[in-house]
Amino acid sequence: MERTLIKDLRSKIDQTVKISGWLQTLRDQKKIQFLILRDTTGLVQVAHWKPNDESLAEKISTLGAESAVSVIGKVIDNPVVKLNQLEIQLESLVVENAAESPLPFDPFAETLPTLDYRQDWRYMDLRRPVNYALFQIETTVEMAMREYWTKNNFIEIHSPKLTGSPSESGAELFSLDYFEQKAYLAQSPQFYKQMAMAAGFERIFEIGPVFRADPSFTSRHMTEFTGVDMEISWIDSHDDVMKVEENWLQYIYSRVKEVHGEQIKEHFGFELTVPTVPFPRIPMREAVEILKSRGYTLPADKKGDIDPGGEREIAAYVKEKFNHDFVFLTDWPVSVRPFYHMRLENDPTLTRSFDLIANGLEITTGAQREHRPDILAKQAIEKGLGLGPIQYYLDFFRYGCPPHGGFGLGLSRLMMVMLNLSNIREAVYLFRGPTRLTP
RNA sequence: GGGGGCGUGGUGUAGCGGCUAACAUGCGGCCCUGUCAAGGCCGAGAUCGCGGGUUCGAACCCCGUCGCUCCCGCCA
Repeated sequence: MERTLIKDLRSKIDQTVKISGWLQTLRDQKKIQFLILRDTTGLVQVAHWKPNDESLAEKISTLGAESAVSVIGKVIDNPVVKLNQLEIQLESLVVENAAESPLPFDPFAETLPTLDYRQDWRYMDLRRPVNYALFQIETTVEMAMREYWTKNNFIEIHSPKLTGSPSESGAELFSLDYFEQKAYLAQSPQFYKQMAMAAGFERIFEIGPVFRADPSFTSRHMTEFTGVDMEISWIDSHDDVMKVEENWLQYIYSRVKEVHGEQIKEHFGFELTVPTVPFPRIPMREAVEILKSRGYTLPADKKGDIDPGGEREIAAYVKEKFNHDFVFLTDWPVSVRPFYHMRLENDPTLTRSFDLIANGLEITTGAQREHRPDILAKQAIEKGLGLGPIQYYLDFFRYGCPPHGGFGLGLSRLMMVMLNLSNIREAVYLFRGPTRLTP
């Protein structure tokens, strides 16, 4: 018999159906058993009058919570039942996979175990409907990203994650044995997406894994995460990149609200706001002044940079002044940006760069890139880099590379911000950190 | 790498110098013709992360250690 989803039962009153799912609760009384079954679409009560089939009743009595079962029975409209006034009268039951008892933890208990323990048993944790909803939403987010890009003539690339030389600083790279030599896991597709500009692809994106060997112990860092990268050609400044990003994000938010607005209210408890464009833009110099005027003291060694507390303070300012959740911080000092960021013409101490802060969290870094090879090489040397290992990269700009720029965004950080989660471990399928390699 | 916090039955917590360690939930058993966050009764389950010290006495105070967590640094 074909399986019926629980959400579709209302249309099958008085018919015999098969449903498959997990036994969420068993209320075993003297004469009657009530089984609450869950599939990804909802919950339903199954009733079994024990004298009808004593051996079946016995089998059900031994079932542990969260067992995977299939049930055949008649759908009854029953106003007495609180759960959707619907009930299935049990005819037969197949135990597809019995759950051992006790469970490592009950995903439906009022209080949940600590995040670390839930990660040990992540597949149980993921059975919580809020998590199913989260990954449905993430699927829509990625679909909306691609919809926007393909409508706007972007090409999708997949750059290698095994690389032969450190691309930027080198300190944050994982290294591994690669036959007779050393290889590294890519810490960003930066150079390869710029190569696509030299290849004449004009507009590209990539969604793929990124590795960072930073021993970071925070609620927003991972050693492996999904990077969302984009790069476009023939731009005049970093403002062109910001324009694309804000329109793209607005599109993503509006699609998510369209498809999941109700779900977000139900599971996350708030109404999703689609951001207006343009997003506020604040040059870093001005941002530092704003912080000063609000009495926020930056650490002394910051020289034009802003610490996470400062970013949250700026976000609060933007929320008050513009009622906006997003803000571009622009024109960062050369000292805190990589060598390939293009500098401002009228002030060579600043770069054509930006960060996007969303609800106080940094989710993006972007810039116009320096595409003139002589200046690029000079800037690399200034930053203390040896030209040897990056010669292949410098070569990209020798034979007609258009002016270009782009940004990188952390997918899980976006999910964190969008769904108001306090820890990135809640926003990712499986977390990888300095002390977490399993499951 | 630096700093703060926490570590008590399976899970979540209370206890913070005199405990035979409490509560909730879960688990096992019995009872209950219809429950629905089911209910009632009974029961099992913790040498209070580990090591050392102070004390007549330590889950509780001190030191060390390990683990987790958050913040800073770094970033997405």
